[in-house]
Amino acid sequence: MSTIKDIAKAAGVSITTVSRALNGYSDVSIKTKQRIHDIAKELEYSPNALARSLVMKKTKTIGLLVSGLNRSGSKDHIVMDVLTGIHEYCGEYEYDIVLFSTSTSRQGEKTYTQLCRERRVDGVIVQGIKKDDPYLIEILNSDIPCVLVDVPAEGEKVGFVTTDNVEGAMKAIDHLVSLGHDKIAMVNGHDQAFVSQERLKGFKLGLENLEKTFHPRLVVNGDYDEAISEEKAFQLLQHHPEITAVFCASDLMAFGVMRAARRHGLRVPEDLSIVGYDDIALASYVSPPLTTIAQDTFEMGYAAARLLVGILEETEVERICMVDNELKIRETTIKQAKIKK
Amino acid sequence: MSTIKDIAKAAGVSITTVSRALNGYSDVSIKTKQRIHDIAKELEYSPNALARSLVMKKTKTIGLLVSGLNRSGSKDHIVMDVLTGIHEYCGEYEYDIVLFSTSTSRQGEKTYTQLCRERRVDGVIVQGIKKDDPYLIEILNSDIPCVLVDVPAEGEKVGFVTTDNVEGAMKAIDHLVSLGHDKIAMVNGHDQAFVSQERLKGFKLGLENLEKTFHPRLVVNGDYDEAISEEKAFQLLQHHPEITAVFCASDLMAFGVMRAARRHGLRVPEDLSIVGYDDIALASYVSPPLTTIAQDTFEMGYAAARLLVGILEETEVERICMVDNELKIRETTIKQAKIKK
DNA sequence: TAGGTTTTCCAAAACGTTTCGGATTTCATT
DNA sequence: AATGAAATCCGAAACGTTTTGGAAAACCTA
Repeated sequence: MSTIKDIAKAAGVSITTVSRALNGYSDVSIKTKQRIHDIAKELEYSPNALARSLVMKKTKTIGLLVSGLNRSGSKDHIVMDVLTGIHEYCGEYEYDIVLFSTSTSRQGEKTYTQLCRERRVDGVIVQGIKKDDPYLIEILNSDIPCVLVDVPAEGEKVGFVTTDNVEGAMKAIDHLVSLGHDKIAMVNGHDQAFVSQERLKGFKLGLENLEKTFHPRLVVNGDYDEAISEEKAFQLLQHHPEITAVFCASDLMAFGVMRAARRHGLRVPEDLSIVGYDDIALASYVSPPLTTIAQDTFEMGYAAARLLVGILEETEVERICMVDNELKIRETTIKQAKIKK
Repeated sequence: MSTIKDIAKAAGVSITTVSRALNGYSDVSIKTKQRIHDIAKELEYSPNALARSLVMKKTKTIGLLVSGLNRSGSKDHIVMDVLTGIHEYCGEYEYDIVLFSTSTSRQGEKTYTQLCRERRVDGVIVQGIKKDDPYLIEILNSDIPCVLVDVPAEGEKVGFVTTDNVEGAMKAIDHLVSLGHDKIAMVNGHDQAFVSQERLKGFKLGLENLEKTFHPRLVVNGDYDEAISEEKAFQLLQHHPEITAVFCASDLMAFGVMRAARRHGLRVPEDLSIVGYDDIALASYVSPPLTTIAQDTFEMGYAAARLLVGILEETEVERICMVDNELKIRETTIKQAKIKK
């Protein structure tokens, strides 16, 4: 593999000149610049990013830390979409992405900070981490610039991107109430997720705004798991037959609720309206297709990358980025006609 | 950020000794080795992978080149699963992954080889590339070790991992024929995919083995697209009402066929049996749940990484890796009872 | 032509490691 | 006490860049 030195020798100039020529500095004559470029092409030269990074103390690399990447895999493609968004931005701005994960069984048991520092990533994007993950503290304590997705944290060099989950939940509640629903339950995720809290807040606020009363009894946690949600919803429906609609903090959990309803002999949406959250691909394929709050996950990734690069290059002062969400009305919600029970 | 030099100074030894102590060489006494380790911890030292790679001429990094990562996104999670598998293996063997893509709109218009050479990745895993992609030639011509998924190519430093698509297709046909189906159509992908050819081969072979005749007329290409498949299948069913079953080269296309059947007023599976390929998450959620050939995509990724690392470290001589597939019988296939038409 | 500017170039240091070849010390053996 | 072997250490070069601070050459201007 040819180096800058080879070019220098071939062109009969110094290493410095080659470097400056290749990097487009103005203090080298057009003639030699051209000659150097020609020779570089001839020699199939590609610059060694390692050497460059070593002296520049910048790698043009960002780390992507996604929590819990493992075989069991997710039925949703949220992680993938966010990644795609990040990748898109990075492609445009010449950053590279290196993948980390908290779940790897590295024998070395390296900490997150070590991982990042060894590879000398310029910054990190963190996705899918829970509020109580020990890594999170480490991340925030380290001086590595970072942006979190869906975890609120601000600082000199840290920001986050999220959607307005309060508003999202309120959109769902507005929709249900406008259809005449009154006894609305909620299947939330778990307390370790920021978005859960926000969605619950929106649920509460939405009810209160419309002068409905909020019943804590009608809220259960499904842990973002389909099976658990099914069970929890099954019990909930058993104890509270007055429920006519349920708002779920994720689509997957909504599927669980649909199953539970079916076990109770309830038809969706005639007997029970359901709205999910996320709008994963599955949502529009199941039957009936799921009404849900759609998040632009690609955009979230794109925005996260933009924010991080902004922090790195000190062109951005804002530390929070909100991306839109949208209510997608499909077929699991319908006008509440007859009074139940 | 502290360096090996700082440690040397603090410990009163040479740089060499620190390096060798930290790397566990035997020519440094236990006592100083211990002291050096203590100081390293104290100083929160992390080795600079850039510097190390520069001198060692190895980065312990593999590039992941996935074709067509973009917003439109895939409804399947195959890419993600493969990535997860790769990531799992790399986590175990201390390799890092850097993400490339052929679809990025880099203004620099760097070629694939340049990308890899600049970052000095040790090898590359390529996924989702079509047979006629210009990148493919470049990849194979370059001297960068690489393993392809689902594209056959062998060489000194190149291998591939795939499933037995001929066998997979045959399993599908066996299943359909054993249910009494006779007039079986196929919706294939496109000619630029290796797997399409193989699945077609299996389709043909499966029929011939069971002494059924193969009708080229009953094969159409759906381009791995749901809408296109729907259209093609619609026409096919129109011209050939004798068809009682269709084998699809992907689940997504199978969904298209299901839609087409519905438009013709055909019930699935009573009037038309359908089998897909891939077993994406959607497959078990649609109704009726799709019978399909399942591929262990996680394992494919894992195997790809293992193969590549094997090539890199010269511990592996095999250049092909086959992973299993499996027929998942669900509810879109049923015994062919009455004679149609 | 003398002085000053501008253009074009370069030597050397720096980035943080690994490794080669040898030097020094310690220890056991006779 | 002398010898040889083993254990422990180190200096310096190398990896391929960027950058600093000038030097040399070319060009103007009066």
